[in-house]
Amino acid sequence: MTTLDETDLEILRLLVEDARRPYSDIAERVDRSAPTVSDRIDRLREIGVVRRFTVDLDRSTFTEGAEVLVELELEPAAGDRIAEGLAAVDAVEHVLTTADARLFAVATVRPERVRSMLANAIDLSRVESLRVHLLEDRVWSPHVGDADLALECDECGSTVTGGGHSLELDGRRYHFCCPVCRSRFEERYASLSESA
Amino acid sequence: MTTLDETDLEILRLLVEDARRPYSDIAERVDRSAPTVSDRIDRLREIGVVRRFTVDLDRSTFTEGAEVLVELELEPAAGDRIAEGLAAVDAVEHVLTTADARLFAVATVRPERVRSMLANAIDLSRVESLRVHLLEDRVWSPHVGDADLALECDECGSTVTGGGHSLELDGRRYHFCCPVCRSRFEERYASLSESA
DNA sequence: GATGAAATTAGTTCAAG
DNA sequence: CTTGAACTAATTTCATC
Repeated sequence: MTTLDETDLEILRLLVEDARRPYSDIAERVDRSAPTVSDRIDRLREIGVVRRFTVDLDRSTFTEGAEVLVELELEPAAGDRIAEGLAAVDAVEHVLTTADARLFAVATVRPERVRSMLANAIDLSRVESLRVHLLEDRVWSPHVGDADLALECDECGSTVTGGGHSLELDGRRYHFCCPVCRSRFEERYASLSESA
Repeated sequence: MTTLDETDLEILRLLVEDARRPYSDIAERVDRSAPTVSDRIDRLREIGVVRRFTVDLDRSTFTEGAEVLVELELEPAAGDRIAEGLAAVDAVEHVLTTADARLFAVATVRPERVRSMLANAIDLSRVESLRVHLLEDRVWSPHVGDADLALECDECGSTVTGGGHSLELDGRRYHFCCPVCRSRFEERYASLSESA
């Protein structure tokens, strides 16, 4: 896991919101120059944090058919091939596979065509159960975790307010809601390191 | 539903793939000038086909926690409020609600924090069942339907190759794999209209 | 790493078909 | 609905800190 500084996170947040925002605008908001923003974005692409610049489309405005969520229970061994088969289908936008051998696919398709779409894309004999949910609403709200705002205490889990109590151990920063939690965590960490 | 021409669809495809591609580059590929591409993209934004320009992030490179799919079965009346509550949570990226009163949310969170995250975001008393799936893989493959390439016959469902056999009835165009399917469809349509 | 100034490249406006 | 030419704006390079 890469550790990004607050400037990188803010750049990501601004790009998620509007990837066409001029670098000069981003630069102003993060209090750096435009070339710096350009360099950092290049770096974020190189290390794979930014997969690509893209557009979020509302398919319902130009595609026939309804959005459906297809839920498959698979033979444990079949997962990867089936996921690939589905991802290649034009109507399928998302494919999720779970550790418990299920697969969820979001597709835009006429409901009466779901079966034939599946039959063409994958080997249905390796599917143990199939459910199709009609989607009513779909929200994509990409957030970038804000290290200073929506943080949970690493000791007790409650929300950390203010910027107060943190601790760096072995190159990773931990955050706490109060000094009590911080010292408890510190003690546990010390005895853990000792026994290792 | 808006009808987009083949040029619009190709522009969308190119933008989905790389939204930073210069307009001159897009212009060349769709055989139009850069100002035309600019105008069309503006129009696509205005009519809501393009929701926004954004970046696709690989959160696993910089976020702690695993990706999970939370599946809730809701009291039928509770859907919207609960979806809103979840979408507002920083760790939650997607929220899907289904016609059968289920809700699916994709989140990046430490698995032992899922319960507390849900308890903070929503009223759990309105949730009838809760399942958490650990996600193994997640693929986003945004396609833009190609009207000429990946079309299914409106009579028999098989793939339509070539541009041959189509029919316009009451303002909507239907596509067929062969003239036989076209005339069968035409007959059924005629008798259907008659009885209505 | 970061910067300002210069050079390059991209995007938009506009008059016209 | 489209275009080429002119104009405006954004991005990258580079010398320097």
